[in-house]
Amino acid sequence: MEALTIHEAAQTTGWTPRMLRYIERIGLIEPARTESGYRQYGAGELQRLRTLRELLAEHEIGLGDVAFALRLRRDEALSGAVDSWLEAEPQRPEAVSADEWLRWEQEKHARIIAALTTNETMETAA
Amino acid sequence: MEALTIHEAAQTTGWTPRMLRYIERIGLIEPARTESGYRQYGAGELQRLRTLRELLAEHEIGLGDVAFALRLRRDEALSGAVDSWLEAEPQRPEAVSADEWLRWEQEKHARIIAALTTNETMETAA
DNA sequence: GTAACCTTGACACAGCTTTGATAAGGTTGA
DNA sequence: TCAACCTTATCAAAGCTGTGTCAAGGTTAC
Repeated sequence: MEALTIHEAAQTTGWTPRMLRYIERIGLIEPARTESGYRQYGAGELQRLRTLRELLAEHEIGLGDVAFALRLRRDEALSGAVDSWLEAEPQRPEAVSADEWLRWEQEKHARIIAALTTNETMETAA
Repeated sequence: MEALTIHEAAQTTGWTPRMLRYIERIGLIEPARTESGYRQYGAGELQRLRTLRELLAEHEIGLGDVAFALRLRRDEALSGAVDSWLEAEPQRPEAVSADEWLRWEQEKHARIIAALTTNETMETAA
């Protein structure tokens, strides 16, 4: 059974061997090893390495972000805690109609503009 | 009215005014403003600032991580892309049937040559 | 009317992340 | 055997994060 070595995998995916080791270290792609410890990249891993590049480029995110998303997915307590913190967005009329949301956004903008253009335009906006 | 200024909010939550502005800048907590632009921290925001501290401490994550989780939650395309990347289990050589693997082996050399001579990414006939 | 706040913006700095380079040593295959 | 790989570990540099501090100017409250 053969697979690509780290150098070959790097060449076919556009990463460097250094980065392949880094990607493994942060838990994103962990190739199998030979008995003597050589990394073996199979077809699936090569595909994932390529799509990983696209993912980063298309959404302007970093490897660390993907690693955090992985951690979120694996650590149920963490994702629950983060989710419940994010859930509690204050002051915002959540779960309301779209036009109410829009009105809220407009008022927020008005507040900011009022702040920027030196007052007396709006009164409390409530 | 029971809205605190940034200094007061900092004191009751354990953050510094500087950090409150930073937390706002990365989109985590955006307090209302007075007409003249002063930040107003209400009871809900104070609570969120306190629980934010706990969240970071208990799970050893950073503000940037929470900001990314927020971005994931707001950007449906991003979270879909990240999720589907994470979803794809790496199909190792072991998981590929024998004749598929043989075909893979036969094409291996051509793949490497192609990757070296053109910068195009090859599509794998998955 | 002035002290004590607030605003944004900028400079700065430690520490972490990302990436490369290099070293010392093991494995492979012609 | 020997070239050309591979491994881990370490040093290094560029860039980003988190945080302090200060400046220039507007607002509030006594």
